[in-house]
Amino acid sequence: MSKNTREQLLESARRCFAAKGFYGASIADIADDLGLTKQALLHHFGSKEKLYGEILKGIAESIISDIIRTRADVTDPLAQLEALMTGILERQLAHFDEAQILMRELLDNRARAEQAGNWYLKPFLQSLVSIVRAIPLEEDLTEARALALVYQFLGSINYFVVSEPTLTQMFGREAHAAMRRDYPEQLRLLIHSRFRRN
Amino acid sequence: MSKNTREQLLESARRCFAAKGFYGASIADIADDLGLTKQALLHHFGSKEKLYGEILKGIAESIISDIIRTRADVTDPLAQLEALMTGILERQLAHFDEAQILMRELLDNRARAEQAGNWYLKPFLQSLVSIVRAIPLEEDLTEARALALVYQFLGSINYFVVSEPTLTQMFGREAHAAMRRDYPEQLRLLIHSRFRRN
DNA sequence: TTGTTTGCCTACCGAACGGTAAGAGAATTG
DNA sequence: CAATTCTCTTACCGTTCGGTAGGCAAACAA
Repeated sequence: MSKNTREQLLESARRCFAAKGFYGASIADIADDLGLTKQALLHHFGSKEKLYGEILKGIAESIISDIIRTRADVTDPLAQLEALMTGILERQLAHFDEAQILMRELLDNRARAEQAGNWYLKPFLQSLVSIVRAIPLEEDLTEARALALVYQFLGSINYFVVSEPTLTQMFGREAHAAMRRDYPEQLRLLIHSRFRRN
Repeated sequence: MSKNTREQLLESARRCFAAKGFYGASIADIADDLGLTKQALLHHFGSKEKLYGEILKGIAESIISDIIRTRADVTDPLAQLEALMTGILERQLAHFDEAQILMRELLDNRARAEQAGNWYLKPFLQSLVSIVRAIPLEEDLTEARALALVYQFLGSINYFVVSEPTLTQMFGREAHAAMRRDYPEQLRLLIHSRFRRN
């Protein structure tokens, strides 16, 4: 069953979806990237939606397993949040294609994904929300306010990541390095400034 | 020359581009929103790209005039940055369609825009970068690091804004209210935690 | 009144999209 | 060796896209 071709197709797909988004990348583009025809791709995955779903599912499951591991290792919710966010940052820098796919999904594709039964990111968001809400404060955060904060943290990381091609082109690899150098501390400050116990 | 129809078309276009993005919204969608045919739209604007460019140009110019005004009113660079960022936040909440268009543009469409001669957002980003670099620090920030910070601030605001339909659907208008209530203070903390004089 | 411009229409075009049908060729299996 | 399965092909389909051509009615100008 040529596991190899399938895996290579997934890799090409990740690259194309990351660069051009779900609508911008055609299945012909993706197959072409491997020197195949789009029909070969459809033979392996059935449809564009299923191919994309498989990629997204892989990303989501991998992140969620990170979350589960962190929640087992660290008990304090504030420390959990900090560990998860810096972990996500590192992950985004290490797997750039996946990072772009993930962020586009959060921003753009939710409607499409949901109607196709592909909204794999919901558990991921909900985990983060429940961690935020577990942080002891004078007043309990509503779910909406907690999710707003989660989006702020994610945005603080990911807006740069998704836009990084812009920055890389403007200033070369220095921009990437700057992020790696400056962001962990920034992120820590952002989280703690919100949740500092009074 | 029916200035009215043109303006109404621009409004429909803003709504559609905001909801579905440049590629997702067809000119037929937009014209349909006003009960016209796509040929009527093309008669007024020549091409989809020109229509989109006109919208984007309007947004960019409006923001840049905000920046110029703020730089004239406020002298301290740190105060300028804070004023601009909270101003952008208010603006994004007040003009939701424009907010989504702006953010998609920063994230997604730069390649297309640049090749079409439509990269209207560059002056906007460069203004913010120069303000950040004007803030006195022990070590001068490189342009790349300054831009990374600008993206972080924008991301912190806008990631939520663009995702707000998701949140609104999940929790109703409370999510929007939460942002208006929590974010200005958050943003101030984020900026000052980075630039606090030692 | 007559000629021109404006605003919008119907009809159409070529290209690209996701997806289907049917079969060739190689590998696998009895 | 014969039968089957797997992988990938060429050929095609219906739809939708942005854009063009040409015309028609109303408003305006002389």
